[in-house]
Amino acid sequence: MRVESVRGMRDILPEEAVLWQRLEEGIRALFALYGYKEIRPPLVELAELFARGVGEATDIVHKEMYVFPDKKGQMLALRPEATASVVRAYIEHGLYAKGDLAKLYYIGPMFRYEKPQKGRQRQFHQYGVEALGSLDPALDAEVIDLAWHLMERVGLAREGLYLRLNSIGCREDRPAFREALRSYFSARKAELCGDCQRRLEENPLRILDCKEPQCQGAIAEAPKSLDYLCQKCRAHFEELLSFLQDLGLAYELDPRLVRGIDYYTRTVFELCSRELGAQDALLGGGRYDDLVELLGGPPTPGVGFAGGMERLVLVLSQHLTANPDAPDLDVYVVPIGDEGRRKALEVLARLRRAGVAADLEYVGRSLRKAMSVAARRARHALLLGPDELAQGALTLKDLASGESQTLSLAEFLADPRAFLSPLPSGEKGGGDPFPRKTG
RNA sequence: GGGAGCGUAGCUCAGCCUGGCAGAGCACCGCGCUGUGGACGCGGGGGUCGCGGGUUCAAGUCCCGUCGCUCCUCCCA
Repeated sequence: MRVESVRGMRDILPEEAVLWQRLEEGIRALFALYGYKEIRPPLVELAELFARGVGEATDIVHKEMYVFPDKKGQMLALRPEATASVVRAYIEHGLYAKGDLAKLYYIGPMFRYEKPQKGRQRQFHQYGVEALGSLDPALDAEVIDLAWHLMERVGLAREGLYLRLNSIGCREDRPAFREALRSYFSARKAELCGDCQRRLEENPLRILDCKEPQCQGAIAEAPKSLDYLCQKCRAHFEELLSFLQDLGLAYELDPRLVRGIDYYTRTVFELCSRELGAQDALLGGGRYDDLVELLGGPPTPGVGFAGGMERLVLVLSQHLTANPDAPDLDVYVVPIGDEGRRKALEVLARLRRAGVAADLEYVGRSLRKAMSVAARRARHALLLGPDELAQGALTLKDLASGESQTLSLAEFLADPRAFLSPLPSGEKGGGDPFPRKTG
């Protein structure tokens, strides 16, 4: 029986991988522009890290996490998200001891056992930033600005995006708000769906983003977290709003936005696309001022976001008019006969060491066919046959102009680039959202 | 977790309703054109019809199950 890929795990084939490479390059460049440095935590952690950090009662941990024992019986987990890992590393390596703000970013695979659908795989990829060590609302604003900036760089128009924003307060405010929700929803318990009746005990905040139609009436009139903020949290949030105004970033206050991870405090936000269907959130994040302490570090505030690569690729590919057939080689070597075939590999090796992208007709097609492949893949065809080799020469054909010339093999190999026509500008994958540096 | 649709050549799909030789276009290979590319013409190779079972003289087609994909719901990135 044929072995196939596991459900929810998919291959990114070369054609699509080009898009991923460009996205990753662009994301790294932009994060660097804001002073973030890459961190690469492992994909496997103790399961306990996520149970404590993300929250035992969250769907992510108790329903969707890949958990397994290693040979010593330790419970391990494939990371379902990266913030907990980044914070663990921050504590473990004493990054706080440097007495500075730590600005870290990551890009990599995450794992959640969910029902796969478009834009949602079981192995998926997230990029994200974490800024640890400051309570300044300007930092919240910077993180949100970075999120917007990234989407614009990727080529998404501002009009197609919207920012949902809320503040859910600090741990001092939370008990009062939670109590208010509990007593409010208890009175209307009969209206709630089964899940929400359970959430009433476990975590009444989660009722707020329930999508069940029957719950909507009760949710609409529910207490709002903004009304339960302490003085400091209110001031923090108001300052954030004014910073966003200064930056010209529009937001929609959404009292129902609470997000599905327990570590959030104060600011929570999502940046969404109007071009996506059910999975419209491109990235989400917020503040987590208690997480470092919760995981055994010194009290340290933090703020960050995470975004899904798959969804970005999805939106981005709708905006691209890529030409996958554009030649990617400088030279395609076409040997003729046995002599040519024997000389070809050596010529290839010399070309590549001179920085010329080159490949060889390995399949043994007819000359006519090989020339046709050459025209598709390269800008030059290099013919090596008995006629050429007899006089220590080669035939170089410019496939755009159709002109060919006979050159001395030794002269050509001494500086092959001098004989090759330069790359035409704007050659590949039109509409590149992340223009490469030239030179 | 719940609901719906779809799995046929490398790719896009027709054929299924109404059971009777497994097809088209693109791609690939050869020839026309013996050492020179995109066009054109002619020819060719390719398929456990997702998988398993059932009904039938006969199943790609009908029935049941199963796996996968897509969409909605849910969850979220």
